Amino acid sequence: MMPLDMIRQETSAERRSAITSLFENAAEETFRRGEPIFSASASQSFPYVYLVSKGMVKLISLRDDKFHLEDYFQRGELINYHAAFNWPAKNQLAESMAHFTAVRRIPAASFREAILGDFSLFEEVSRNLANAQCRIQERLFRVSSLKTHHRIIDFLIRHTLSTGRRVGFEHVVRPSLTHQEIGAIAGVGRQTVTTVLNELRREGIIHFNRHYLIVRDMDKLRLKMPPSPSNTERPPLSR
DNA sequence: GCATTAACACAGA
DNA sequence: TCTGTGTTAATGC
Repeated sequence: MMPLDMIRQETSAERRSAITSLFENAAEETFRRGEPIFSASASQSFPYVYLVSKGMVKLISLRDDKFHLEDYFQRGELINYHAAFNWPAKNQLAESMAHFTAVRRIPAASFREAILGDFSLFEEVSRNLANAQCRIQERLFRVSSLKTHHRIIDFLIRHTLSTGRRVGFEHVVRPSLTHQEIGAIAGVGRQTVTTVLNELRREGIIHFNRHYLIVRDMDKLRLKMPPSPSNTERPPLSR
């Protein structure tokens, strides 16, 4: 799995470069948790491509009268890039997952024009998209191969390492996601998330409230995962 | 036995 | 009052 890690490193190193420059003239729009950012089908006539600059965005779809989390995005990631190539819009809704989420957007046609005229930008966008695809594949693999408790812990480790702030020996994730959202990402029920997090809290491995989550002992948290090369020995990707 | 879901209670903003 | 969390019981696989 080394190539994935290499992609990840290169992408994070390039976050300040071509893609960021492309969006820097667009105004930053901010959203609170739960606020809709765009609807892919509604904006089909004049679509935009979005770049997440702060917080988290989820892409959800309605199937069988239930909302499903299709994917979620963090700083430096592109959303709705399909629109630049006239792909038919799915019935998806993008919504802010964090207390303060910020995005910039540019018309899909301008995005297309820019990447077709700049090879280094094209290369960076391709890497960004390859990264998104790897992330979805890995999430799918985890849903099919890990038990529910392990999926929650696996997500917790990845999410903490990618968005947490290290304070001494601890990691602080702030603002914390709701149990509902962790469940949607890990593919488990809300109550199961509550149960697992409470177990970890009783063991002193984590601490949490509505506003933040602290991983007190990352090593102990890692030991909670089954001893498989696919999830513990490999350093996790950023999410 | 494991996991999900509904239902209800409670706390805090 | 609303949202998020804690808990239990019922249900399905």
